[in-house]
Amino acid sequence: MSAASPVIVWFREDLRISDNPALAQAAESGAPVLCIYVHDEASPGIRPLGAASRWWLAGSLRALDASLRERGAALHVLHGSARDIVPALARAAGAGAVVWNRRYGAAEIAVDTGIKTALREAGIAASSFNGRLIHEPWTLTTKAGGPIRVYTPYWRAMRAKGAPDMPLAAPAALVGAPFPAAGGLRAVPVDALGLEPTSPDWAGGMREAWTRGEEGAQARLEAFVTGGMAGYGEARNRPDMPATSQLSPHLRFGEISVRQCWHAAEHAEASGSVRASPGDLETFLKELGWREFSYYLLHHNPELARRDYAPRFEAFPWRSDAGQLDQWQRGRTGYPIVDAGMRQLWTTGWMHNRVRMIVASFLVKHLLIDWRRGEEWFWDTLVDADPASNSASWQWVAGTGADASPFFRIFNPVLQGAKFDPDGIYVRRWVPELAKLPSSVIHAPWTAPRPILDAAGVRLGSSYPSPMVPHDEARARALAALRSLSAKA
DNA sequence: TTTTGAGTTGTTCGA
DNA sequence: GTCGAACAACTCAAA
Repeated sequence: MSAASPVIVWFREDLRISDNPALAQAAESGAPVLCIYVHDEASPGIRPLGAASRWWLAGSLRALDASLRERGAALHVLHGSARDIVPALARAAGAGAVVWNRRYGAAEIAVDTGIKTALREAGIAASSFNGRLIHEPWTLTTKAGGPIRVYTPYWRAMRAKGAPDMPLAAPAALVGAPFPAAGGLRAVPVDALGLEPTSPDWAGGMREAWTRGEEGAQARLEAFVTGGMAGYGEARNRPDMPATSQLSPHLRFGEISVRQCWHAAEHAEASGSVRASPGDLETFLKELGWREFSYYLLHHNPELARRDYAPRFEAFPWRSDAGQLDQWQRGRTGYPIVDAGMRQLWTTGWMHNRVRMIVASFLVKHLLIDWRRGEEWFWDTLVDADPASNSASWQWVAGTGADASPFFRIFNPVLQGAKFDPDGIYVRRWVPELAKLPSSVIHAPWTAPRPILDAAGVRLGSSYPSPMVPHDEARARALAALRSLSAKA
């Protein structure tokens, strides 16, 4: 390519400038770069983003544009079908090449493959890179050559391949190519995409909780490896403590790479500058491993968000109950730890991992509502809603997934609350109508004597719901449903 | 091919 | 109050 012909860098789920292989390659070439993002709601099979994710995306795009501008380029945002836009833009700009980092869903791969073919037919180079994973799904198999279906062997295979590649530095300077006037294509301001809510503006709690963009992501990682990682192995289960990394939305939008997280954590532990133990480090790395495994499963099971990974569950007697689903979504189940989690989700776009398991188990096992309804709700409300992790984790809890939670693991919301939120701090924060209850009853208000409830201003059934289903009955019903499945099979 | 041990995250019951 | 076993049966990975 001549020095004058620009390289198009197509950003997708890699909204960062450091450790971005596609951007690094473009910058090294010395050519002017035309950085683009295509908000694609038109390509077949691409799942539309949920509302919370749309909110996050807006901030992430603005932040990326700002950091590209600091280096002499800019982010040009387009709206429409990527299949139409990317080749047309490449021609209009006289681009010598288009580069991007790979995606792993079947529909996304189909779009990218079609574009790659169209570009090459037009005589334009197209290259893709791994910017999202430590190991791409096709690089790990069992010894027999098939896909791995259990996490522990996956983790061992992953470790056996060695450490992830070292992260790439951000390009120090870029030469921005002008957006082509010809070709009839139009770049739009981020605001024009209508990604953020206006009336009503329900994003206040999310703005308070998060800093979108690469700088926010780096700050979060730094805070985690220098502080939060000490004790992570135990404390990560405590929703009443700020013990998790909270990197998930940053990872989801690629504001930070998994390689950066991995190496920063290893370096911090090895340097001895933080009190994290090798066990704390290993637990964190294994969480990154679960993310990798989810992408692996998605790649090998494109229908992961829709179909039971274990086909025998297709006969499962799910209940359809819009009213109960609504109670769960609104955090009105009558089980404080469940309601706290659902309200944290609604307000901040995020829920502590331990609590996600509890609320998911409740929906699927206590209410016998199809895990897909829960997956859809999380998809819409989580800022970290990830096409791989969300589906894989719901299936895991439901017992329909790979290496799944065993059928008899039915979380008791009272015991889980008492164990992981022993002082009721988490419940008090998110379910304020129970704030004055003593810790001894805060996870089971219906067991409190009347005077205690009165003193705390709690009236069950009006100020706070009674349990929508008794735990014992729900547990027995779920076990029976699961037994009916194995009897049929 | 067959066999064998293992499989993220729990709860309940009865001794 | 503590502790160990039962809770389905299955499927996977590897020998």
